[in-house]
Amino acid sequence: MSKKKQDLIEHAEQLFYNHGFHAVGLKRIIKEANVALMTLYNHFDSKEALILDVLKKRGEQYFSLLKSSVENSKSSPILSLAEAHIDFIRKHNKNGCMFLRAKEEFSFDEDHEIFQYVNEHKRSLLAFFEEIGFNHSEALQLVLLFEGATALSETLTMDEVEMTFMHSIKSMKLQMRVE
Amino acid sequence: MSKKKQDLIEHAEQLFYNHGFHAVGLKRIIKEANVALMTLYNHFDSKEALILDVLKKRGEQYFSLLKSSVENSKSSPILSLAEAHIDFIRKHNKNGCMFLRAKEEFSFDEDHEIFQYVNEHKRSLLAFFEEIGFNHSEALQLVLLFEGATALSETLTMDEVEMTFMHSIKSMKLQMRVE
DNA sequence: CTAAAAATATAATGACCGTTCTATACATAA
DNA sequence: TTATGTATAGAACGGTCATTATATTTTTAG
Repeated sequence: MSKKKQDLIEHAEQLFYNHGFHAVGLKRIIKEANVALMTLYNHFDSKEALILDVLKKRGEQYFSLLKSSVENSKSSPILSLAEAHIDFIRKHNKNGCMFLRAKEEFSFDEDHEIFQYVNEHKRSLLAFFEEIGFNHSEALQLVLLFEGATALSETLTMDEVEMTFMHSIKSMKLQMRVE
Repeated sequence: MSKKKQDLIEHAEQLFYNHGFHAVGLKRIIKEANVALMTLYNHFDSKEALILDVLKKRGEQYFSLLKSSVENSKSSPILSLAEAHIDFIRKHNKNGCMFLRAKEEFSFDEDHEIFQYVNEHKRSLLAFFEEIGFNHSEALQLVLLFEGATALSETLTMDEVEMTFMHSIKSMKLQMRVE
């Protein structure tokens, strides 16, 4: 991937996440990324295509974080997953779930690529929890706690979030053991 | 309150919630509310003042729903609260927490009235749980579950959300009994 | 060195944005 | 009826938006 293209995606991700998709103009993105406008249009068909690429890159990063955390897990996988999720929130500054926010801002059209990608991303998270051994009910509970922690981080300190999240995770009654 | 003003607030609430604050223009709001543009500016100083009034009205409705649910509670207050929250989500179409969304779209300025109101609203929810008898840790857990349910409703069916949410609520170990 | 590819700056396009101005119509109450 | 406040339509304002066009420069590869 071109360095310019990567710069665009990374700066766009920060701007979109911090201010919203409709609120950030292309001019601001190319300015912060030090790239000409025509270079952006050379790499992306449209603003929405850029948004989609930003989300896909972020989605891949999130899942690779979860996967590596469970692979390198020394103690229980569920605690490693929870810590990985908290780490992800800590790294990105308390502005909620970017995927849900994208879905919300583009919910006028349910056939929209962005709308569909977010649904797919969320379905993948649920499926991932089931793949590594949790039953359906447990996976749903986990997703609820993960989403809750992300939302909570928008109004509370990360220490409060981590404490509450971990406490909730530990108090889950798990029917099956992983591995 | 003037009927026109009320129409504006109600239609603005729906449009903002369904499409986002930056995505919805004043023209669209006055069209759906059947109101002239100058009438809007007669009742609200600016678009952001309208947004603030929309949030305040919604916030009051939410809290009055929670309060009446716990007052008229026949069984346990926590289950009544949970059901009231689910009812609120059901009534508003699966687009997440409007307060968090407002904070996200106006997070460029932490001194912004909208930003501050949302913080206040969320602090009030936590305080409310403590006022009716839950300790701090329990109140935090409740908020996490409430936020989780709201977020979950954006990608799952309400039946799945209700089942998972209620299951999580019931499995909470409560240190103290209310009343 | 040269040819192809990528990135640049600038400007035009047409549409929409929030806000303000002007001037007219309608309502209610004294 | 007259006066006052409210609602109306329509246009203008300056600005930003995403996108496209044109033309020039820089970088890369053979």
